[in-house]
Amino acid sequence: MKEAKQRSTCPVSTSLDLLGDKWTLLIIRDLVFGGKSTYGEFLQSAEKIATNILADRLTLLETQGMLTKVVAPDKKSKFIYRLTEKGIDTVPILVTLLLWGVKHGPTVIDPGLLKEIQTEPAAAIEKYQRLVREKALLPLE
Amino acid sequence: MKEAKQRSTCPVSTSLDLLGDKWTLLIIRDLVFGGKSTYGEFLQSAEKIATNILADRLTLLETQGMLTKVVAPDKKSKFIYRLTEKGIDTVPILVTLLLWGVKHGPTVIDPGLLKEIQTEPAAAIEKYQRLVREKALLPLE
DNA sequence: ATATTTACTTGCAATTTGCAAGTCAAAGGT
DNA sequence: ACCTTTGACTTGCAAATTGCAAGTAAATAT
Repeated sequence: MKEAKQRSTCPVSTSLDLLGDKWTLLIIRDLVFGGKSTYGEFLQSAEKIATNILADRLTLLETQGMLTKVVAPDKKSKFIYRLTEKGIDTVPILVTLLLWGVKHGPTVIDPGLLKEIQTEPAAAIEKYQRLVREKALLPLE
Repeated sequence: MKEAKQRSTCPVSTSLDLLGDKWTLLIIRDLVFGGKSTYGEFLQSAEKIATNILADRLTLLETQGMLTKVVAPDKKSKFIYRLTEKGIDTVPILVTLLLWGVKHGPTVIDPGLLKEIQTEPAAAIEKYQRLVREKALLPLE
């Protein structure tokens, strides 16, 4: 599993030490914008993450305090993953990546969401952070 | 070299297709905040990128239109790398990564720069984008 | 002429990724 | 009770990527 070493004291570098790969931020995207919260749901995303990579990243994110794992109230064999405040703090990163992707790549995105994020990025960030925070407090799905 | 495929049409995903690794954004950081612009200067950064990885990422960034390569006016054996507008558009990503790193990791950063970025992120982003843009128009160093 | 600088390449070993298949406990169906 | 399905992982291995260390080659410098 690994992935612990800090390459330097630069804050950009330390962020990339944890978030700088092709999958980690996609899992967080699914949690924030995809309404997903279980292993099986993450597997279904369009990018088709491999099962071993997903398991690796989930335990990594958990050990790094980005998310918590809890058994589903309706099913003891199911787990629900929720972002911690540390994880919720990555929403601005997701949003800036989204805006750059929209501008420079061939992408498809819900027009309503795009307009919301483009016109008032700061407000949109706060809104989705609030939504995911509230969801974490619900009586569990 | 590789690195071309688009995994999905999600803008977050397409951004990560190009920027989602441990080194690419560090090179851009050096260009924006480090005042660096040559192969040798990138090699000197604290994270100690390997020479083959650096060469790979530079050609990748060049083919993707993120930066341009031009011979130095004073030395024909030296090249100067400059960000394109597409590359300059990644500054908001760098800044959000920086702010997350400052908040959640043990990092060291110039207090003046930090205060500037923390109090008025949008203004700071515009300022550094302008600075790197102006530098690209200078009579070359 | 010789040495040094600058920008890479090349040759592996080690690590990481990506499939495909297998395991295992808990639910659900009959 | 027994069999099937669901959900969450593990395991085995080939392929791709990364990380050293060393080597190449064209310009400059001495």
